[in-house]
Amino acid sequence: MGAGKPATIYDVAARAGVSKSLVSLVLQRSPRVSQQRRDAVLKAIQELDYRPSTAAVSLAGTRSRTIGVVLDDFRNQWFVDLLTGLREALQDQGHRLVVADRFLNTGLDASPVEGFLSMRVEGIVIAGEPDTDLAIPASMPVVVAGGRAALPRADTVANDDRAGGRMAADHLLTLGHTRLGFVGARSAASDERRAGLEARVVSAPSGASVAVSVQPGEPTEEAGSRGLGQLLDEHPEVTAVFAANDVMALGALSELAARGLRVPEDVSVMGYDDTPLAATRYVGLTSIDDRSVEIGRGAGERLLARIADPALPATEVLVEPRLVARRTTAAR
Amino acid sequence: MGAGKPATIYDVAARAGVSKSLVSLVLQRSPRVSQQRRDAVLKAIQELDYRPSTAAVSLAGTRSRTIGVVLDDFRNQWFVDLLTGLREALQDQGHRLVVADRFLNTGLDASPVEGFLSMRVEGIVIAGEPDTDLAIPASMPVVVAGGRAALPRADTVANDDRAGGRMAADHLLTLGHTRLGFVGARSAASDERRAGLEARVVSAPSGASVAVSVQPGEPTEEAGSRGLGQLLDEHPEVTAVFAANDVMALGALSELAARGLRVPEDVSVMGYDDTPLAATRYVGLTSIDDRSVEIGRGAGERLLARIADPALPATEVLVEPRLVARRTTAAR
DNA sequence: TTGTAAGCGTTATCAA
DNA sequence: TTGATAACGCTTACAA
Repeated sequence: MGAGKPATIYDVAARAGVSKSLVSLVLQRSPRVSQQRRDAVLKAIQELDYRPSTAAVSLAGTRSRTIGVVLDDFRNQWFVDLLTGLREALQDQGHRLVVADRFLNTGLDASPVEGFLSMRVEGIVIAGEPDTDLAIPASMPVVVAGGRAALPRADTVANDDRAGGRMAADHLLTLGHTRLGFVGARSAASDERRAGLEARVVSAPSGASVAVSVQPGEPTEEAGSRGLGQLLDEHPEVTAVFAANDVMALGALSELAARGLRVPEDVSVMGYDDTPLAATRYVGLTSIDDRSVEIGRGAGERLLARIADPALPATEVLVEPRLVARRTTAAR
Repeated sequence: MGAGKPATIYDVAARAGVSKSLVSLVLQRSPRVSQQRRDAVLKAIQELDYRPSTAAVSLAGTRSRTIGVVLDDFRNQWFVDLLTGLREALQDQGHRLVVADRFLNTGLDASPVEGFLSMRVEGIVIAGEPDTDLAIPASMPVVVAGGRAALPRADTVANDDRAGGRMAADHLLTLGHTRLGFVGARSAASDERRAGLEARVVSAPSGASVAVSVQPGEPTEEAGSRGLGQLLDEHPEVTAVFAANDVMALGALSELAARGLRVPEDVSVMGYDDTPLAATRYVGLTSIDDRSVEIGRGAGERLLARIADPALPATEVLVEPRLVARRTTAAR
């Protein structure tokens, strides 16, 4: 099955007894080819195990049919669902997806974006918060998926964090909790989620309240532990905690365990993002699903539209999240 | 910063007042270019924001300087460390890495390998267990990283699962446990890990023993729970359990919690792979680190060697794992 | 419906 | 040290 040098379109043409153009037409599924020639070409392709060179195709053609996806870090699992959505929207339209995280080809390219520009991608998807110094030419179609810092001329498709915060509030209030706590970090997403929570609690008829602990630095498990510690030290009356994300929620859970408090009997805990972690039976964390698949699909569609018409105004789409109740939250 | 059409080598040549060949030489860091011309070219490149087209480069050049990495699934986080190792070995040698999971461009390419062949990659890294039906030409340099099913002419760099099993045994025996349990699945890795465990226990002076539960199907959290259940039902004397991987260990943990057994006071538990999950404070799972970074580096080096000399015989390298003790194991 | 020929943006081979 | 010029493998008018 393996030859030395890969077959070229010339080899196929020669073997099928036609011109290279005819082979090219068959490759592009042109209807204006006689069945007879088509079959001959297909047969030759099979026999030679021919595969068009993407380099030659994108060099000769007018479009590269390639989309670059920039991830901040392969460690942040949420991109997996995002990719699923992007695939649905882009791949099925004949676009090839190329993914790179911030470090993938550093040393060769100054940044993943540089690499994509060299590849002459037709559009770029930034997954998550865009780096501030991404030098993307104004003419390149870009959509930010899941991030909030709007790039100059980019579309944005993101989770509605504020709505998610409201959902968290509704869930906990419905369970009968009136002394709520919020553990977050210094980030736009965390702020929005807290704002949604507070807005809902304030307008609740029951006179409920929220105690807040915002930690400096990254929203890590450790920050979650610290945050929960501070919260309970200052507000021991709190019976339900909403963490800005699942990782911080995990930190909260471990701190509660360290303090001998049971979940959910003594304190209810919920997170945000609905990571695989939350979904495990062992953790079973109530969380807010940010609907990454939807975000990916939306981002892909938006990108396609912008590629078709680069003059389109930049839009911002918010995707409604969804609550997933598990065993870390219970009625008071 | 963004123009309409990207600048070409012609534009650069014209602006610098030299020939395209000269520009090409500068691009390739050729020493045989006068400082004066070089500066002029570099200046023009800057001013035009020029970036060589990878398509044109790989079409005209003799090598694509691109390596394809096939992942089974972006969900399996272990590839992250593997990539780090691959980067160290390949990227720094001027090779570009392209990653694809099994589904990334299905519909366009029949498989990720097909896509890589179209890109004319110089080598392929298969991360994990290779699909049986990967049609890779014999002439393509391939190395399997982290998998065991040796492809015909491929090098293999993998974790020494049997050694890992022995380490698990040593750890638990040292802690004073004599009634051990193993919870695994039907896979080569699981078998090796069990074999290592048993070999060590059998040769222990203390007359220790291992009860085994091998679950059918995938090695999931649920299988871990089931396995642990069976194990304890049949062998209530077991005080320490070694699971074939962290996910199954998580299942074991949740089943233990469901049965009201404390970890590690009543039962010690350990897993394998040292996933991020295990490393969280909340889970704190003792595990065996399979040293994915090392595997990646080894695979990259091996691939480079094979690219340089395709006639090299296929080798198999085993990387020594490392035990990471956390809070789920304790002295009896 | 098919073939001819001119690019696409580079590298590589010669000469100069 | 530099510059023509021919590939590289394909697409795409334009002709036939």
